[in-house]
Amino acid sequence: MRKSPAGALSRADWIAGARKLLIKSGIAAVKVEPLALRLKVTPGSFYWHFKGRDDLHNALLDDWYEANTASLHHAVEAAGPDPRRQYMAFFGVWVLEIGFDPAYDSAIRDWAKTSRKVASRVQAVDANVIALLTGIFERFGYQGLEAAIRARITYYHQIGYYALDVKEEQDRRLELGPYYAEVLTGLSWRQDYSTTEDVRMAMLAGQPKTAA
Amino acid sequence: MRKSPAGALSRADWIAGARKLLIKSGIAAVKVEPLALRLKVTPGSFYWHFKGRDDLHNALLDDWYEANTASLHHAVEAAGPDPRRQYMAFFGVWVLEIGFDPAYDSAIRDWAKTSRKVASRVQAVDANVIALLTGIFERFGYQGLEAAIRARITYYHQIGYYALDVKEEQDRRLELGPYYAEVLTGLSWRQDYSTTEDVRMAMLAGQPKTAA
DNA sequence: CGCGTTCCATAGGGTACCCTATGGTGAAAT
DNA sequence: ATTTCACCATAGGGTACCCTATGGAACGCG
Repeated sequence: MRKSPAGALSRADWIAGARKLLIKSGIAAVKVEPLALRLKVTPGSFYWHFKGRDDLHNALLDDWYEANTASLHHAVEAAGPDPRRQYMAFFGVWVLEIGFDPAYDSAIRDWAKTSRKVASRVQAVDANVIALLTGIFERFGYQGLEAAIRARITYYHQIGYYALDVKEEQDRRLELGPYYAEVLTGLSWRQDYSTTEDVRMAMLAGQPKTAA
Repeated sequence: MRKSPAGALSRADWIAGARKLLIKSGIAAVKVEPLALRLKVTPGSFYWHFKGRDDLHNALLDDWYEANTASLHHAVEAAGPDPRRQYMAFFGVWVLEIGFDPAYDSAIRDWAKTSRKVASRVQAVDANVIALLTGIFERFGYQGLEAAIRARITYYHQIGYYALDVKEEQDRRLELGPYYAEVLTGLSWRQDYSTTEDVRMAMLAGQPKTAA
């Protein structure tokens, strides 16, 4: 295992460049010649790191899976058994964007529309997250279908929010947080979380230590 | 104004073909040579109907705007002043897919991610529909921010539902309708709409006459 | 130093696509 | 019947991209 030459590109560098291209212009724009141009090397170099375009696409999908799916599970685990803390930790990942890139997520979902393989991969992740949410609502006291419905509204709502590419300040989202929470959980939140700082602290409290 | 030769393609035929391609494979796949191949003519023909690829893309956007945005407004208007009827009419368009194609809508939104022009067009439509929903929730008795929040959850949730490309039978959606309605409106629905047929009738009741 | 490994450059064949130019065909108008 | 118009075919130049083949520079190792 020799060391790489200084200033040399790694496979990860190519994937990072591909991710930027994917987010900005969609999977169809993730092409090797434009990508090589961005990285200031020639296309010939690409084929040392990857077998071909498909190989890069697969690597991208793995990268997304690692980067964007673990955050939600970790946050909920770190929040302890209280569903209020779990709920806040969950939304903290989305709102504070800790280890989670909405644009990346959204771009992958667009890609899934034109690729069976990507679609099944994404659907598995979705089912997983909805199950996680359903558990939280069950701990709030909702049973069976009602917990599932609330989980789905919560999840679909957030995916739609990203799909519409809503531009909102983080403070505004923190401010609206308790309003959303009251509708989604059917419980009272606005008294306990009356300032944006209350909300932010509650979201951060549920995050794993690394984010502190 | 001479008549077209029999069996000849019109501009609308090209747009219809482009729509199918867009839905199936995204805007990047709406190319003139593959499209001509599908329509069993040569690319030369395309350039009689359109100035170029951009011209076709603009025509596509206009087509979506006409086809997919009017339905919601019409349904609510036809439902009369009762917010319950309005709500049901609104969901009727989405669930029964009357004059509304979710896949088309979703594909346009994907396109909006890579095009400023399309994005601003879509955002205007979204703001419009959210305003329509906010009015319904205000007539339910919610005021100011709370009506707006409920409208947004309702709308984002549905967009997310389409973005995730959830596969569900229409009967299942009708069955779940009252459950969603209770969370979204904070009111009781399940007693009045206990069967899928109750829901379907309520949704159809709000549709303009042409759908009956 | 000489050698192998790693990464990149150069060169080029093949394909897909955009668009133009020009000519052809059938139906409608005169 | 001839002309005119609407629509399409043919041919081809130009560009972007995919991928292969091969050589070369930098670096670590014996």
